[in-house]
Amino acid sequence: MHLDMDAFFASVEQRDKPEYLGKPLVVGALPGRRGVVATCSYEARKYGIRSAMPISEAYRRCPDAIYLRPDMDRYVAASQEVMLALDEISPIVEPVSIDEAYLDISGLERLIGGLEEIGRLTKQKIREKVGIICSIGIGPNRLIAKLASDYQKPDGLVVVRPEQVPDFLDPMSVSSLRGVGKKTEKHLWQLNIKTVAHLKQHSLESLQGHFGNKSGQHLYDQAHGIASNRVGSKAGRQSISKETTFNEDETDQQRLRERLRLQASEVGYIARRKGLKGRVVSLKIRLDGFETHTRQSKIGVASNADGKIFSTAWELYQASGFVGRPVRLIGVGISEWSEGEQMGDLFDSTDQREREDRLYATLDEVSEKFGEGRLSRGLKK
DNA sequence: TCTGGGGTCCTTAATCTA
DNA sequence: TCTGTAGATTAAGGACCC
Repeated sequence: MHLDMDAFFASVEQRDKPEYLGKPLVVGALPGRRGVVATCSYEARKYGIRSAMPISEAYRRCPDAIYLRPDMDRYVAASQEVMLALDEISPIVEPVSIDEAYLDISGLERLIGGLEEIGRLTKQKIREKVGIICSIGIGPNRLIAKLASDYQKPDGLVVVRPEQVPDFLDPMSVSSLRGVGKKTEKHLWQLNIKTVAHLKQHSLESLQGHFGNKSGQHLYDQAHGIASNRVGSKAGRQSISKETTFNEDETDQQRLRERLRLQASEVGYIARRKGLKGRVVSLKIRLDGFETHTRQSKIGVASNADGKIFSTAWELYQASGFVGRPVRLIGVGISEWSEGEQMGDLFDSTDQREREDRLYATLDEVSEKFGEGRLSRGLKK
């Protein structure tokens, strides 16, 4: 079973502020600044507003909508409530993102009833315990369940039995498949492949020739309804990063340096809290015209120290060949954990981390009151 | 016309190494 | 010692997802 919350961030906002109910609501950047729509209520979708749309265009389409910045703390709390409710349905729950999860419900039919009944019960539980609606898909594997949950949104419940898979899949547009975005869709259309039925007519070798070994195999498998049916916990995260888009392109070296230093300390802080040390530091830079580059460097000893992350990132920038050009976005990340650190999430706060948490809470307050510039000056002292 | 932030995974090319 | 090559590692970019 795949479960997907409908317009999740917007639903949480509408649940918590009943005056927002029934109104177009957009969560994301605020109009007048650079940014995009994270998600929006179904009322806002009537105006053609969609996720990932520039906020300027959303505003043009509906200036009267309610525009809100995301409040991730509240969404994370709601997400945890959802996952707890799911634990009562099946012992095997795999959260895949803040608003999505897979459940292994094999064998539950005898306990609860038919597949539709399991779906109905799950939706009811989430509506009662969390107060928001979701869409559910049930199928013989992850691919079919995921496509089924998407099939009838919002508040949908779609069950696809094994013998129904070809009829369900064949008429679907290729763009509904996993891993098919704008570029791949265009490439497929040029080959006259618009639906899964078309895709099925092509051999594995031909698809691999056009799209590479992995993607070709993936396309071929999906066209034939082949996918994993395993539900379980996923590997931990592979990288930690922070990036910022400036509201106006930045040319001041001092301000770039300060921003990078702040980001490095945020990355370092998260890494220390998770008990992770990375061997690779990456710099991301986006220049005027949306020209994006990355630079990375392997450091001698794995680290999560703010200073090491910052100095490596700054060296990468200095050596990048982009110094002097206006910067739209800058960011820094670490990856490639040192051996035995992947399980870092298991360690909880030691005394030292608690002290760091309190220190950071204080620093957050200071920066809230006095602004980041004065915070960085204070840190230097 | 305008394009956030946080991620994952794949491909390709250059370089190193056995 | 020289040469060619296969395979591993590193770096950069790109497509995609939520």
